[in-house]
Amino acid sequence: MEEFNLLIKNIEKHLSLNETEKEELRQFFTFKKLRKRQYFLQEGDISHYSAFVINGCMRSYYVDVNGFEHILQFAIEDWWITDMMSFTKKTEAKLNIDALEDTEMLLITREQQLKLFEKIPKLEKYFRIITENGLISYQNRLLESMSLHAPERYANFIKRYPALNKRLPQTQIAAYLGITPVFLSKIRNINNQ
Amino acid sequence: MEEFNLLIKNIEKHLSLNETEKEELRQFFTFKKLRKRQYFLQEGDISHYSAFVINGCMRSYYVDVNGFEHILQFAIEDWWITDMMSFTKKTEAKLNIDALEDTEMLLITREQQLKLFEKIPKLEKYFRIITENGLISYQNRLLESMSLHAPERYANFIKRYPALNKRLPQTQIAAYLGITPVFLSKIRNINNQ
DNA sequence: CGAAAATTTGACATGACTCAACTGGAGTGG
DNA sequence: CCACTCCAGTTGAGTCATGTCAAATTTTCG
Repeated sequence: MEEFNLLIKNIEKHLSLNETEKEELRQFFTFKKLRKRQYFLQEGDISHYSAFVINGCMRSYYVDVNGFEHILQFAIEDWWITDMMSFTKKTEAKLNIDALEDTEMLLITREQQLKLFEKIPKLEKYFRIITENGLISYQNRLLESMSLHAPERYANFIKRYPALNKRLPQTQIAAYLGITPVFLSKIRNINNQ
Repeated sequence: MEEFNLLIKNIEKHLSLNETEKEELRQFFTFKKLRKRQYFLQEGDISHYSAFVINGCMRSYYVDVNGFEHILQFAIEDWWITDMMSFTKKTEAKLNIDALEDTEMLLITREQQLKLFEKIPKLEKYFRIITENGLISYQNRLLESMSLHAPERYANFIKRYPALNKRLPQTQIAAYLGITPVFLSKIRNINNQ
């Protein structure tokens, strides 16, 4: 399975696995495809799965009382995505997750994940590390949202994720940056003059 | 040691420890006191320690190019605090951490933490869980900062942390909410009419 | 008690939003 | 292949949330 190798490579950025472990690991995951626009998780449901994206693009977002969408995360190939709150605590999700492109991914349930930690303890390390990294990146975003104006946040976004910038419609980028699409359009045009 | 019991109790919210493990655990920590206003970490240094607060109050914050402080976290008794980025990756800290009150805490270095995970593997679970919870709370703050106006964010803060609201000067709360102290003062006075 | 810091208050400035009209592709059906 | 619709993006005018600055007042603390 090609798909599976991407996950292995991702794990091996942080620790090494022998062939037996790789084989065991595989049993814990299932494969799934989503069409563009298809939901992976809807607000109010329980997020049973955490997803590792093989190709395509997903997003997690919150819909506020006025119906506006605020994007927490994009996930392209080689990224994890879930509603962490709902996944770890089995509470009703406040987030929606859907596909912005046709997407293939590997899924694991929380129960399987916890079993996996018992069977191959070093994978607890792997998930601890990616959780640490996730925490760090939310900290950075929070700091940026407090200390920078929208044009600077947009500039940082382009620099940090040039691929996403080309791949995503502006509306989605605006919802990630915490501004309106109209305002993002103005920022871009001022930049171009 | 009284101090140590608070940490044990915190850990036992998530898993159970036998007496031997408690005794071993103790060896990994050191005790430290800070006076009010004293730095625990300064921007540019490496955050060698993660701190568990026994009593008192600390804050981690970023100073932007214009010299304004933006608070990422308060930590009162029973909370952990560090610059996660610097602590895990040994990079120069972008954050400052200091004491808002006289504070007592237990410290652990990253090296000791990793050794601890090997010696008592279930503590890796403990730190994974508190990291998961930290990630969730930063996600929530980011969403609130994108979807709510300052008066609503302040109302949520009071509801969520009534103790902090009484204990902290307004300037600090403003720097946490991402607004100016002047504007927070106006919010409070409109609320009181 | 006195100096320094925190908070309040008001006038004004500005970054970002709203709304509405317009433009220009990207599907879709005939 | 054209006509039509439908989004995404653009542009401009007006508005609103929050910031800036400065002066007055209160609180803190040596």
